[in-house]
Amino acid sequence: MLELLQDDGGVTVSSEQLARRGHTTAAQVRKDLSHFGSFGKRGLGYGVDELKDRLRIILGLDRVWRVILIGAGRIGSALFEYPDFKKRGYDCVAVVDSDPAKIGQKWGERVIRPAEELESLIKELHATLVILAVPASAAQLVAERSVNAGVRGILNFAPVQIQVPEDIPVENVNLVMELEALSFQITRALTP
Amino acid sequence: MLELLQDDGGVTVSSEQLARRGHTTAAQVRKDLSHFGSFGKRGLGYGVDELKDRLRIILGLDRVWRVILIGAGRIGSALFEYPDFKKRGYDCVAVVDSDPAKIGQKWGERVIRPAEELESLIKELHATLVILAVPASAAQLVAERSVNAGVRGILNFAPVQIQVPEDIPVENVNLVMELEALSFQITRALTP
DNA sequence: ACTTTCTTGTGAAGCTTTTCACAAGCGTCT
DNA sequence: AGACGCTTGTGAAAAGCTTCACAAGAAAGT
Repeated sequence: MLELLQDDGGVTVSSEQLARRGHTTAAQVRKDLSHFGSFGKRGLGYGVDELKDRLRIILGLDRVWRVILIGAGRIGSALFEYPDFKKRGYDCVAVVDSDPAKIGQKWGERVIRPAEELESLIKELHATLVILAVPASAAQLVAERSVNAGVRGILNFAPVQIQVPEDIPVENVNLVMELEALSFQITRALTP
Repeated sequence: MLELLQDDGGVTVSSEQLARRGHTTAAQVRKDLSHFGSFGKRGLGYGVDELKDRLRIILGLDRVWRVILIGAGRIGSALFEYPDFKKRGYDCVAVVDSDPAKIGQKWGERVIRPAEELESLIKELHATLVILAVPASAAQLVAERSVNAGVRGILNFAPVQIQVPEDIPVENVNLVMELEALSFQITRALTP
């Protein structure tokens, strides 16, 4: 949002404006930001540039995060080509897959590596994050191997809850479940 | 989870078991289910088959939902090929795109239709949901057109908050934001 | 038939999040 | 310099969510 405001030449923005764009309330915006400090100017609002820079630091986006993509299927390919990815400071340093037909293929500058090399790649390339784009049946094992090799966070596209030590954050993206959430809300509105 | 339990031959399951698999607590599972009724048997747990069927009805999954995919890019393609999709009762009845080079291409049994036909396709095919897999700049307009043509829910992959009437549910999937959530949690753990 | 062992469903307590409401601060205009 | 219009930051109140803890019910063994 702040980047869009920058492009539009906005210099300051109020909590009210941010709330309207973000589907929330002004008080919520102010309270949330206040947890991390005091970024605004009374009577004026927040400086767009300043707020963006400060949030980047809070979110840990002031460095490049090295990511390994596990699974070179459809979802993996969509992610790999996603342009915002690199732009936002995520560098996909390797792609691995277990399918011999895929190993050795070139994706941009990267060559798909065999799944056995996962641990050594994580260590050698100092990868901090992995993206799990593998079938549900393989997810738990691959997650464990990644954590044991030193990965610090997991973005999981497999439709299972993976079990890892609790100091390793996991974010889940489950496409079918998102659709089911819509189905539920529509159904509920029809039968109150 | 219940389907996995079925495959493993499980007949009943306790709130405690569900909680462990789902990263939550037994009390939470029971309280959540109790909002919709009383499905379990004291001393025994929940019948796997029965609970699954009841949840399917609550979630509105006891019918086929007709979906139109808007945007035939990488993400659209990954979604279209996603096998669980149809299996879970979501039928992709049309694919549209605005790129003349893509229009007319065949994806499985579907032919990519021009974006101008969006409204007529929604009406003729009685689509209830749309999946928005278009660039951020196009998302708002396409969302409005879809809602005006009668769509009841939106799954939005564009990295913007779209504004639609509040009785139309929107679920957002933002891949970069998921990675940023991981970055934040890792950063926060390092600097307490 | 009675006891034991489980596990649900649920008020009540405890905790967290959101909203309210307003003093304090900043810039502008007269 | 003083009054005015805005908007932040924040205690306090309200609302919402999670956990606790236990009565009540169901099966299995004695």
